[in-house]
Amino acid sequence: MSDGLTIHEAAQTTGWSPRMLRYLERVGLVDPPRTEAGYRVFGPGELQRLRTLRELLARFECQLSDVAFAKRMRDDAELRQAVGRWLESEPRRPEGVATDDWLRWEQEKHQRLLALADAA
Amino acid sequence: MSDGLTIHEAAQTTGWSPRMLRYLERVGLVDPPRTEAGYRVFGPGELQRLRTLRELLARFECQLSDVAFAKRMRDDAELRQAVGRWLESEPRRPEGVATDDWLRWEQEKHQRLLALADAA
DNA sequence: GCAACGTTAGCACTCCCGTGTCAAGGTTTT
DNA sequence: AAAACCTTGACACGGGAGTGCTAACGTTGC
Repeated sequence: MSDGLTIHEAAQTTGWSPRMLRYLERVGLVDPPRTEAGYRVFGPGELQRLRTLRELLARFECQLSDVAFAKRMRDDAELRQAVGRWLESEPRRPEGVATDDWLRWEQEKHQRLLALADAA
Repeated sequence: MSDGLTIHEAAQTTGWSPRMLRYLERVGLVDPPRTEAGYRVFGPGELQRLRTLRELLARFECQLSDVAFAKRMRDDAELRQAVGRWLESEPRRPEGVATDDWLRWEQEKHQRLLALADAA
């Protein structure tokens, strides 16, 4: 069947179940091409991506919905900006904070925002 | 009681229930200061923030956990980078894509990543 | 000092996510 | 043509998120 694994084979080598591979497609995290007959075909790239995703979730103890949301943010500028603005709207620092600490905080704001982009 | 609203008053003017205001604190999305006796005090900033949060969730149909995750990403560089790398690892473009389209895609990658930072 | 409000802790309910499994039907292989 | 795959769709279940309510106890205002 040309090159690329079938869903059970892909499940085998990635550690996901076939069921989950379909689910991951459903929530938009992967999108394997299909054969004429509609069979999913998992290429090497997709396989690597699937393994990496497992590591990601395990290492940072997060959910599929979290990664899906990160993707939404990457693709939707309006959403990204709205969330970013909200996160930066934290009100009055703790009482004990000295003014120059506050200034440093303000100065680092831009830095923190830029940091959102430092993915490879 | 100095300046700032009590939890029921805050609930009134923000549209959240008192229960949810406590819950929002629990998941780290707000952090109202306390009186000596331990009563939460909601200042104008916190109130605005709470209203904005409702709008955000409604407008983009997302969950508290999504916003919480965005915050985690903002604060944890390692997480942010790992997610970013994964999102950029999408394998083979659709078959029909011409080479110069692919090139444009690659060139826009940096742009897309930078875009993550354009919040206010 | 009592009424009205705050605190935390806990029970309980609904809804959705992640997951398995099975059914009915099409495809590929031998 | 039968065996061994694939597809979608549905029922089902455990666990966690989001939410209300009550209990037990401390604080504030009149």
